[in-house]
Amino acid sequence: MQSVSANRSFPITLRMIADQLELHVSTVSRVLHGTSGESGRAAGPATVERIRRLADELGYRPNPHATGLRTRRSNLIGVLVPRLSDIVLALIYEGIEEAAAGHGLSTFVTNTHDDPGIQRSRTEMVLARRVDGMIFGDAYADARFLAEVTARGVPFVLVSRRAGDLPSVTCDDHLGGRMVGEHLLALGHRDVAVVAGEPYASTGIDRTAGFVAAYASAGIEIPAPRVVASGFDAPGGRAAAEQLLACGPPPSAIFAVNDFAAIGVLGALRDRGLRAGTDISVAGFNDTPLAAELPVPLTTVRSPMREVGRRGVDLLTRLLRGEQAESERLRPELVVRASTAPAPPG
Amino acid sequence: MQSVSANRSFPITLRMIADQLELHVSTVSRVLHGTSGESGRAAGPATVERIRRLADELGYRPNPHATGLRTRRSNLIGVLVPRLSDIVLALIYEGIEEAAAGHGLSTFVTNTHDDPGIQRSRTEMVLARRVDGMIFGDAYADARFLAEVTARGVPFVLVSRRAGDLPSVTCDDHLGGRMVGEHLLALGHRDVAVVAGEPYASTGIDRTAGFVAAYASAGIEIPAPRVVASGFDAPGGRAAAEQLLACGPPPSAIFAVNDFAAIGVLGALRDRGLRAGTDISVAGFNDTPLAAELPVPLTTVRSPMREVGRRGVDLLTRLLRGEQAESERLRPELVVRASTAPAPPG
DNA sequence: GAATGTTACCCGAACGTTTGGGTTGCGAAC
DNA sequence: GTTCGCAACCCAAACGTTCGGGTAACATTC
Repeated sequence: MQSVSANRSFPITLRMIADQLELHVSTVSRVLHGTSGESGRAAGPATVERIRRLADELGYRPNPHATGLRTRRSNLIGVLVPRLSDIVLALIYEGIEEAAAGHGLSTFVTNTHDDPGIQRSRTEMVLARRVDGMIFGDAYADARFLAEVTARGVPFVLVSRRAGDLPSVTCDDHLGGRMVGEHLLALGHRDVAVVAGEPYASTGIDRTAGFVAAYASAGIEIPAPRVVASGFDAPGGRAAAEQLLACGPPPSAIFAVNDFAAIGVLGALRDRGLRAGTDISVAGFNDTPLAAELPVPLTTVRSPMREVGRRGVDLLTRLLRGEQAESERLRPELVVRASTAPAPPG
Repeated sequence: MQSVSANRSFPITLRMIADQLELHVSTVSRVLHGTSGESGRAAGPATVERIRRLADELGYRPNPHATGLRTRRSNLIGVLVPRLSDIVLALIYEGIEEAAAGHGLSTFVTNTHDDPGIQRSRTEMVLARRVDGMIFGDAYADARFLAEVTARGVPFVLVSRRAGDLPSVTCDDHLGGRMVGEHLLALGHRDVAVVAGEPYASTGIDRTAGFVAAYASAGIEIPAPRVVASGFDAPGGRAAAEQLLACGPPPSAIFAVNDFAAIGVLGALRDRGLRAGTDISVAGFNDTPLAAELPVPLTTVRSPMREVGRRGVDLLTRLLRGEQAESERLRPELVVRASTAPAPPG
């Protein structure tokens, strides 16, 4: 293994190695990059050893442009996310990067800010780089754009959000929502509300649906005005909570489909002098690192974010090998903290 | 402009265009990629138009492998950060991406978790991809590793953290620290403490130094035990605060060199029944989106994170053009909120 | 009307790999 | 003493661009 400190800047090529050993570049190529069977047939054991040693000594690194040109594969995958400054996506990306490195792939990530125009243009740009496949973390539930990408024959998978029956790896959001519903039901909350997130993201949709389904199984229908769309960030959650608290009697519990929105809800409650947990229960989703650190630690659903990223890559590599790819829903886990408490009597 | 929906998957080459128009590929190349002067000399106006139209119609995209092989430039830059799940770095990266796109560059980002081993191996990997230059967001203050990279002749700049006199774009951390110091001095705090961050990061070092300098100018020396190293995350800040509060009379104010550590400090205070702002003042650094949303909104220093990223790219492009590159320190801004209040009398 | 310029192109060799197909030389089998 | 098989290599054509150098045809200058 050659260290970074190799003090020349021009790159070593196969030809240099071949010339120095008086061999043909093809022989060197086969030894260095061929399958073990191939390298055995390409040269005698002594030669193999000489080649390996010199390559190592010189710090040979194959030129990816040449390889890519010849093989039409780049070992690159493109990743689109709404924004890396959302820790959920950042953690998923960590998983992606980790798994990709394990497969010898490099990743290429860009923020699309959930803007369809940017989504398009960045996809175009990523594809122009001749990536082998893509991972979308910013899928719109209506899979219109993604259908176009499919038509184009680009292998891809979705992470975090799902859409239609495109291959995806997500948290089982419906289950997660149900878990929160059942938890709040068990605490005696009958009048509850949902801060539901963006209407185009399956995460919010599914979590809300699961929550509503839990209440439905208990014979309680959550009235439509109790479910309000919101941004996925703190200001979004705050605005939604303010809307919920603006008129009529407040719900006894609020489920925000993500931790940041939940923090916004917490802020709105504080502004009205309401104590989270004590006066109104609040639950979030994702178990962001901050959830436990909040002044009133947040009840939330732990979703396996890094794992989603890792499995997304695994799924994509299967797709790239031409294998059949099944979507996965990973199991979340309810984490009960102080922000949810038994409903006040009556 | 060709849309994503072009329903063929094989890529268009210069040769296809050339054959179809009965021209030579070099002519097409010059028209499509040459400078405007060059394309004028390469073909007549009518031909130029024909080429442009067909390229557009077919959705021609130059093969970056071929271009890279020929020109030895990839229009790629590698970015190393400690972790994108740290919103500070994520925002800097947003700036990097934005500016890079503006320069026609693509970026390649990886997490190194502040681990020198990973730093090395990822640098190796990024360099193997033949990037044109690198941006390090994870510089160690002792620039040992970076000196090796310099020796290797790779153009690079630092962002967020500086080291030695390597070209860098940072927030003026020393000034930011001084601002906090002056603010707390003005509020009458004489016995203060610093949660100083990791000892290898210039951010923590400079912010601490600026703060200490402010007190020194007022004739107050901050005793060594009042300055404790810490992780840059909430648990790190919490641990440091617990250490500070463990023995002897507590300080009347604590400056944490970053918002996450400050949140940890807040948690530690709460656990001891102390109210931030009222009992002990707390200040952070960076003005993370959450700072304003906290139950006790956090006094902090706003640092221009996206701008740091953008300018980092600008600096790198200057370096790539062979121009002289001057480091930049961007001016931060103090944001006073409820977590700092006048010192109790006595 | 020969020299010179200009316009509008074409030619071909690189760049560093990969890979399907050789070609030796030699020991073994017939 | 051919023939065969095999080990250990070599050969050369691609992959899609770029770019330093042509060149033919025509116009301009003296």
